[in-house]
Amino acid sequence: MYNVIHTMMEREETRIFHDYLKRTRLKHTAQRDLILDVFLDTEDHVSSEDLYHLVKVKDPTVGFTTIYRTLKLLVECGLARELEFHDGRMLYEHEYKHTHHDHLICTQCGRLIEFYDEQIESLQDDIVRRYGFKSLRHSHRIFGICAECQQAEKDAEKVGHHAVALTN
Amino acid sequence: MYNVIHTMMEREETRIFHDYLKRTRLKHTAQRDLILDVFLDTEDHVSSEDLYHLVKVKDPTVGFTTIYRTLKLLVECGLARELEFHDGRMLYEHEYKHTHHDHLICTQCGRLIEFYDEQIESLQDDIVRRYGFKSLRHSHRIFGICAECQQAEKDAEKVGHHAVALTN
DNA sequence: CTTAGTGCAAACCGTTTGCAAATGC
DNA sequence: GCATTTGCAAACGGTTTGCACTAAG
Repeated sequence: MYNVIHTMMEREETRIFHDYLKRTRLKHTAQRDLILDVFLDTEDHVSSEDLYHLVKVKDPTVGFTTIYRTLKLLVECGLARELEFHDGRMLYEHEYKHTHHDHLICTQCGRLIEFYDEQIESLQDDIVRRYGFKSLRHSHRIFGICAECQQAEKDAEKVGHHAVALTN
Repeated sequence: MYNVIHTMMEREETRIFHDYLKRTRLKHTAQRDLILDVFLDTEDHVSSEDLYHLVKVKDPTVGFTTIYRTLKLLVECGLARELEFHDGRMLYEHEYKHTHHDHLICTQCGRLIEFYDEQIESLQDDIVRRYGFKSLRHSHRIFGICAECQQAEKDAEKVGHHAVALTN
């Protein structure tokens, strides 16, 4: 019931999507609207599978395939950004009105930390210019261990030492 | 025949690999030696499949699996670096005595251009420090169209215009 | 009523794994 | 001889595709 109400108070993103569909002569369907809506309700990063499960809750008849195909449309119309995760999966994040950023990726817990550095961005522009390259997008990922996992590691070590002390 | 001679004049990398095998109590096999040797003879970037075919020429009995498993060992002992390509495949490049660098990737022809920027590297260090992150590796890729493909595009456009002019 | 979208199942593709036989040490 | 490695075939996992059916415009 409140699904209907929810879609009534049209978000700016919905309008962008509908315009895009019209412009490219694609059809406006209930599934596409639902998927966009569920995507907009997420925070941070979702995988296609995450989104599939979230959509399933609201309409269990929607298939995998439609999720993938719709996510692609969202990327094309600038509402979503694709991000290659650490294990090869794709993650999706909001793109509209979100400033560009890159990621620190914890290889232990999968946590994503966003960073942005003006200087790096402009140095990138220099590099691209130097090679006569036409830059379309970039992916700057730093892999490592986040502060929390480092702490957890240290804690585990302590416990380990205790255990050794006790068993000796 | 000259395979034997070739392996006789042992490269520094071969020694590193053998040391690594000994250290980790892994076995020294003809396949592993051959794969390393073929890998060292490549330039730039090879996919596992590229390497598989190159190895096949010298010994057609070697299987896929051994290539994959050996490449992993080469990464572990610091002789090879894994690079996520544009389409999800992995590429391998020489790591030993090769300075670190990142890549411009042409999404049209797949060309890889290496770049290195000291300032970006040190800005990265700053960022990592700011978040208490322990950096293990990074992947900085700029996707776009290389100078050659841009030129080719322009040339194609010209031809296109001619064609239109002629058919009109 | 024409064209595009949907859901399903099957295909895909690079990579990984289980296993029996072969090999290093 | 014991453990590791090999090559094969089959499994995997995320994504894509072919197709008959349904729905949008």
